[in-house]
Amino acid sequence: MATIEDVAKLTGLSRTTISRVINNHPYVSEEKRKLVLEAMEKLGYVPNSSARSLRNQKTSILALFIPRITNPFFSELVEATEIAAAEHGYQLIICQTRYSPEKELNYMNLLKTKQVDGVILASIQNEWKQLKPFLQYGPIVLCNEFDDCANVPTVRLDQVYGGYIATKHLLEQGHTKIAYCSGGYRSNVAKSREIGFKKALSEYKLTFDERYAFRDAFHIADGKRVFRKMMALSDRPTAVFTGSDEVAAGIISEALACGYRIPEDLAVVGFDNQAITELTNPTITTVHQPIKQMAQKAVDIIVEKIQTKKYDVQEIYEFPLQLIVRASTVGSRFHESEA
Amino acid sequence: MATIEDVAKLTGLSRTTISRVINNHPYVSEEKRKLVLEAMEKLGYVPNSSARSLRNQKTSILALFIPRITNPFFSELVEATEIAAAEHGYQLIICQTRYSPEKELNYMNLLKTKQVDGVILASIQNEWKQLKPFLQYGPIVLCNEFDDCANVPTVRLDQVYGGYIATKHLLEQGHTKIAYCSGGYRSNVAKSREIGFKKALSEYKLTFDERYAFRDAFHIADGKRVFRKMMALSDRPTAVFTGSDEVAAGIISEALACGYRIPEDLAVVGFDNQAITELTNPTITTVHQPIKQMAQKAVDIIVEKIQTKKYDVQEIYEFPLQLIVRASTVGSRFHESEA
DNA sequence: GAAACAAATGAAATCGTTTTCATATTCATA
DNA sequence: TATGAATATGAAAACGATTTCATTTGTTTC
Repeated sequence: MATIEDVAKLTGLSRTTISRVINNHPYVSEEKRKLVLEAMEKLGYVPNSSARSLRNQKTSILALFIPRITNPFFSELVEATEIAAAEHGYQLIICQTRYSPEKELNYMNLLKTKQVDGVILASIQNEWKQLKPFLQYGPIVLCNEFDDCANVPTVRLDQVYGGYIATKHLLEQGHTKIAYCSGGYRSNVAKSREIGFKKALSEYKLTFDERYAFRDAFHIADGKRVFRKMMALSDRPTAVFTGSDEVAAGIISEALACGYRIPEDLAVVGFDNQAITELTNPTITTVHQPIKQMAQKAVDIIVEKIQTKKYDVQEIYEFPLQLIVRASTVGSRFHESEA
Repeated sequence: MATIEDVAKLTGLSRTTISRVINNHPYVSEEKRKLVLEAMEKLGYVPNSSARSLRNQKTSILALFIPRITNPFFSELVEATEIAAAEHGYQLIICQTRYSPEKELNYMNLLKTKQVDGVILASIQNEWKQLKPFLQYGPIVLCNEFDDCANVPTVRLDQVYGGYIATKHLLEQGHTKIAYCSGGYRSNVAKSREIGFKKALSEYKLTFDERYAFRDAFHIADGKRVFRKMMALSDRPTAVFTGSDEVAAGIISEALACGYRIPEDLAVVGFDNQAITELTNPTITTVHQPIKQMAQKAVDIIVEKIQTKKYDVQEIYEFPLQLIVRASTVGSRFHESEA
């Protein structure tokens, strides 16, 4: 394993000059530069990153916190974040909190021990006051998830609007009994969607019916379960808003299996615009989230914060959501996504 | 940012003793140990990982190479690998090669620069002779993907058998014109499945028809495209083997949209046993892959190799695959997964 | 009571870089 | 032809830990 010292010896130069060549500093003669590059090539020399990290006080690694990566929303977020990070010369460490506050706090030590230069939180499992102390060790940027108390940059989507347009769409189809279905008790994303949901209802002079609320639906199986629960109600809803396409797909799957028609017996709207929305029959009306842009922005911001070293600024960057109308809400007549 | 020196000063002890406390060395009196722990607490001291990495020549980070994480097979693999790595005290860096040999080689430098202690390759984009030189810098373990030339530990699934049982199942249903559909030209996984496919055919005295082969199918859209191509053939196949549930779902979706019946007009078998296989109508017959076990084993192996420092040993660990029979191949009669 | 050994501690070297500071040379300018 | 600036180079300190080696003290053992 060749070190900078070996290159220095081979060329008869000092470590300093070798370092200058590596870092493209000026004030190295063309002659010596060539000599050094040849020696590096010959020795197969490459700078040791731990040594650079120690000396430069920077690892070029970012940590991305997510609950679990098998949720397609988060895998898309990871994909986009990794690509954006690579563009800036950063590696990405994945931290799956699995919805555990302890795991989250534990992973936070990556910042304290300087193993990463910054943390992107796409999921929050602790109170902000638990996380805030880590801000003294490096930047934290919220991405997708958010917290009003958090005095850090936040890149997010307009979830209130998302809940609103999806619900309004159902109301426009004439529905008055609309169930609400979401996942993540702790999540402000879910809370915001609920606000948008209620806002749409109230514009139509309807009140929120707590019997129609299911706040523990994450997966396909949850969707199936929720469907059965809804059908067990005395006064059944005719439409349902869900916080994820998987749950929507689960509801549709179970409904069809039970002999119900979608959307005639139950209109279903999903969230995320995942691939399955075009696979099911009927296809699923959903809300598209600009994940790539959000991830790109989050990385841009955190890279900037790492440079400027100002971590405790509350800046909010919000991206819009878009309703995609498909067959699960509008029957067999011709339909198309909104512009 | 407190350093070990600060703790030493505060306690009036030497750095050596502080280090001993951190690393649970014997030969520290209980009295001093307490003193040190208190001081560490008071200063909020935590060891700097770059310094430790440099001194210990080990980063406690693993790199996992995958083509892209949004493929559910790979997100499941990442999930399992991250969890297994965490159990061993390792962090996981995600490297998405996006099927590019250049990106792959570039990420390989993580090993050379000592930014990671080892590399798990779940995808291979280069010839082994391109990758082999990196073995002098640290362990490489193949996981899922494999290469007969590679003199490294390999954890894989019996893909020949996978292709075989899926195809045999179609043959047992009476099909004789079976199309073959896969992704990844370079992949030995795909090649193995093709061998299994052919083996099953030959047992039924059938020959492989190259007109029925589609080797560029990765996604849902590819499935749709492949379906149209198949239907454009003069002598249409009555069944199709696919290398991924997404492709199978795409084929089914397009088939239904064109008015065909599944499995009556076309029997479809997928691969991976992803969630969508139970969402589509009909549900999809597929091959289950024990991803968790494979990931766990790969991590166990690489951790061991890091310790023993013997990297160039060709050991093969193979896990079995399992056929899951669903509605896309056996019509409406009652069916169940094989035991 | 001396020799041998175990327990507890610290000084200094080490890991492999980058940076500061000093020095030497060349070159243009007044 | 001094003078100051620009260019080119190196010695040594620094980053923050761990480890080797030495030293001191206390405890057995013959």
